[in-house]
Amino acid sequence: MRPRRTRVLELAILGHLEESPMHGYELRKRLNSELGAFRAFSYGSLYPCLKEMLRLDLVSGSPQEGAAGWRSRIVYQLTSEGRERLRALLSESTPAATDDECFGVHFTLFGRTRTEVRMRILRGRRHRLLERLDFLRERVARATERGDPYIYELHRHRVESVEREVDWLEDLIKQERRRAENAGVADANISGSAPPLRGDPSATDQQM
Amino acid sequence: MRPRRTRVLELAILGHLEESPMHGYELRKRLNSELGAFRAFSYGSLYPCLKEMLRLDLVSGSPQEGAAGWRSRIVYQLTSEGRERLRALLSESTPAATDDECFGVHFTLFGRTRTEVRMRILRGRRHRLLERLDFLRERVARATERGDPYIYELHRHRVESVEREVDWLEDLIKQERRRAENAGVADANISGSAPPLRGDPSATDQQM
DNA sequence: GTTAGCATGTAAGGAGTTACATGATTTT
DNA sequence: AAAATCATGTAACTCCTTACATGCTAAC
Repeated sequence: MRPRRTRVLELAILGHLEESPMHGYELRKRLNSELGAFRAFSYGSLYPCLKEMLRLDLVSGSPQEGAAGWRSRIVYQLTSEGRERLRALLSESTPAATDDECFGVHFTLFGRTRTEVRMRILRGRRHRLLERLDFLRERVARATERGDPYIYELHRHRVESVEREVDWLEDLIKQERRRAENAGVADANISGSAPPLRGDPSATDQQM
Repeated sequence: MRPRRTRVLELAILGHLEESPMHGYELRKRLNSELGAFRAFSYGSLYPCLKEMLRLDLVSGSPQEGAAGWRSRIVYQLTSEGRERLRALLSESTPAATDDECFGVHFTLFGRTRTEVRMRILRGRRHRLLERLDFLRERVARATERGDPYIYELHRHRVESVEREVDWLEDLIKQERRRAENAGVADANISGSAPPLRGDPSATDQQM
């Protein structure tokens, strides 16, 4: 049997199990409600992945016989190795974390991440989008030459859409920076309660 | 050997070969410059797909010995079956055509599509996005309850981004409608030159 | 003369989905 | 009593990518 384990899914599972132990079915519901719209994980990927993570001692699974004669639903829990792995994945500066998919999962876990990690990921994402913009702008230029109005229109819309995501990221980066300044260096704990976002809509036009 | 053929890639290939015969390498460059940023097809998927399409007589491939001692590059060309297949794929009302990926490919071919087909695809895409909006808005609501500001922020941004795509689509639909009215029923030919888009930026706020 | 680009392909692998099998439990 | 939902799992399949093998030609 081929080892079924992937970066995204593994990260998502570790992140959610850190919050509280859960069985697979529950886990899937949570994942799909938070990740939303893109990538709805199916049992066919979730269960094999959990199994593999069991094998690697990243999680421990205890069959719960509690509720009268269930098909012993298995409640998964992070092991200390799992916790370590989660930390490692979150702090990793792999460019993969700025993928469309992976970025979303990372973002979902921002509530339990240190400011500097959030910062790195936000910047990394912005960088990737700026690269994509370069690419797309060239496409727009080429479409203008070719004279196909639909292809032009498509790329123009994509450029706009990526530009907006960049703006969004820059706002977030600004907020992170302000927060880091206000808090000093002391509060770099991973489990600190997530501070409010979008708190001050007036002061958004100062420079980065 | 497993048959290597997919909807998206097949459609893209047929669409581009209709414009003019090409060899694989060239084809790939074109695909990647027009589809852009998302989905950059690799040779590993392109060549096997072409091979399969050869087997099905959707395309015919003639090795070109012309340019002094080339590794006989194969120029692919649509057969009549291929042309038929392209028509069928373009007119198909499968909901798959409104996928993120597939929609892009269809849009790329709008220059060679009839108005009614464009209309159907645009509407279908809009419908799919509205469904996604419902889903995402529920997520935003739930994130508000839960009180995780990052998850809230993520979904809020996604909602905004989908809303904007809907706006874009509605603009396009309006334009298509105007064009259809101006042209009457007579010009429903597939190879008509693509008319200009975004012609009248003033009249955008009339109702659908 | 070596790098870069043109050109065609194959094998293996990665990351997931769909469809199925199975059964218990709660709701209607 | 039927239907929905909870719950776990497997096998097969999809669709694409990476890495490799091969060799030619043009540019620097």
